[in-house]
Amino acid sequence: MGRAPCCDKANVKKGPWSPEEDAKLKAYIEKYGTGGNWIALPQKIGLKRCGKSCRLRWLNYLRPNIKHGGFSEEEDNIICSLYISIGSRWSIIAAQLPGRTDNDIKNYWNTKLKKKLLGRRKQSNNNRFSASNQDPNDQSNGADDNQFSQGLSNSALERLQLHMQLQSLQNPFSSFYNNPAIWPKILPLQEKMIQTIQASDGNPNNLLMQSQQGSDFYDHQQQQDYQKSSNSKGLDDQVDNSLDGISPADCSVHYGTGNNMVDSELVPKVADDHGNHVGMAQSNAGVSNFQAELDELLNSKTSGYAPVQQEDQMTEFDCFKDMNGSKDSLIWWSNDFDAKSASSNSWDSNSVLQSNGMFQDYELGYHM
DNA sequence: AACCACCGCAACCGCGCCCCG
DNA sequence: GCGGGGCGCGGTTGCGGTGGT
Repeated sequence: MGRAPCCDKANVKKGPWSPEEDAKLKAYIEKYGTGGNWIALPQKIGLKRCGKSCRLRWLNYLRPNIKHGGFSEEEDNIICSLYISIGSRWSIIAAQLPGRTDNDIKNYWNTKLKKKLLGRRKQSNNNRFSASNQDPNDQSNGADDNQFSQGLSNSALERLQLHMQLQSLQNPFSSFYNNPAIWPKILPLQEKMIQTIQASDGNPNNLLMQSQQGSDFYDHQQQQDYQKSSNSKGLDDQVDNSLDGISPADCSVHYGTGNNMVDSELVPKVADDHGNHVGMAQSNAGVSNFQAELDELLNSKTSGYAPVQQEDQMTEFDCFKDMNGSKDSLIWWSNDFDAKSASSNSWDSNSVLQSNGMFQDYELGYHM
């Protein structure tokens, strides 16, 4: 049984709003408010529009103090940081950027920021095989890669890429990129995660992140905004989930010991050529440079932002992007990851965005 | 000048959640 | 407790603008 339409589709106007419609809607809402019922609102005004359309028009365009375009570097940073941490929770991200709408941010991300951050490696993708010894016809590793990525949602994939890209700046000699053979070994962890998620009501909407008090990254008002938002959306509950099902044998979680730590991201810990564990985020010290590096990435302040070797590393990692299988079937890492362990690991699940160092310290080791 | 491809943005759509009767 | 209606969100689409050939 289908969902009942919210309005009479045949009798509503679609498409761009005319100035007259805008004026009507704006005048009415400014005078009377929305009345708490968007569906009924267009009829009151005499607009042949769907209530949802009115709401969208108001929120994204007519509402006072809306800013359009011209995102600042700081806003870029915030968007990027939050996206990596919480994924495409545009409304939450928008709550941190006064005057910005979720739609605006979403568009900005999809059209500019994402390309800015991820697009760089596209070109390197072309010479991926030529740069490696792997036979492009050899499906073995490719199959594994596919297997590995199949469950990654696009969002998670992008975040993973961003994350790894940034990690590579911190740890340019990390072996992860250079050792595709190890990637499939991450699968057991993925499986555990899936089991975890399935075991927890099947609700993927969990945040894997860490919060911290005393932010200078977000101003007080923003924190309040977010808290409002998160409270209403029950984010606390979302955070309050667990890594149940991932045994200590599978991973080790280390949280920050510094001043302002602890955003925990799920970063595969991999083995180097000698079988030693090499944490992708092995260097806590290096993490403090994260924000600056992010700045650099976003602002393209450096022409060749990554040395050749790093470029190669990213090239290797591009395999994730190539895999277009049923990524969406697996929920992993993105928001999606059940992060109940937050509470059991002294995470302050109050608010994600209070985090002072959203990325400042994180290591979820994976024991191969 | 005309055509084409690409890009960016506004708007739409469908789904899940929440509230209320 | 249940079902319906409304809201909010994220993903997608469509269109106008712009730059390149």
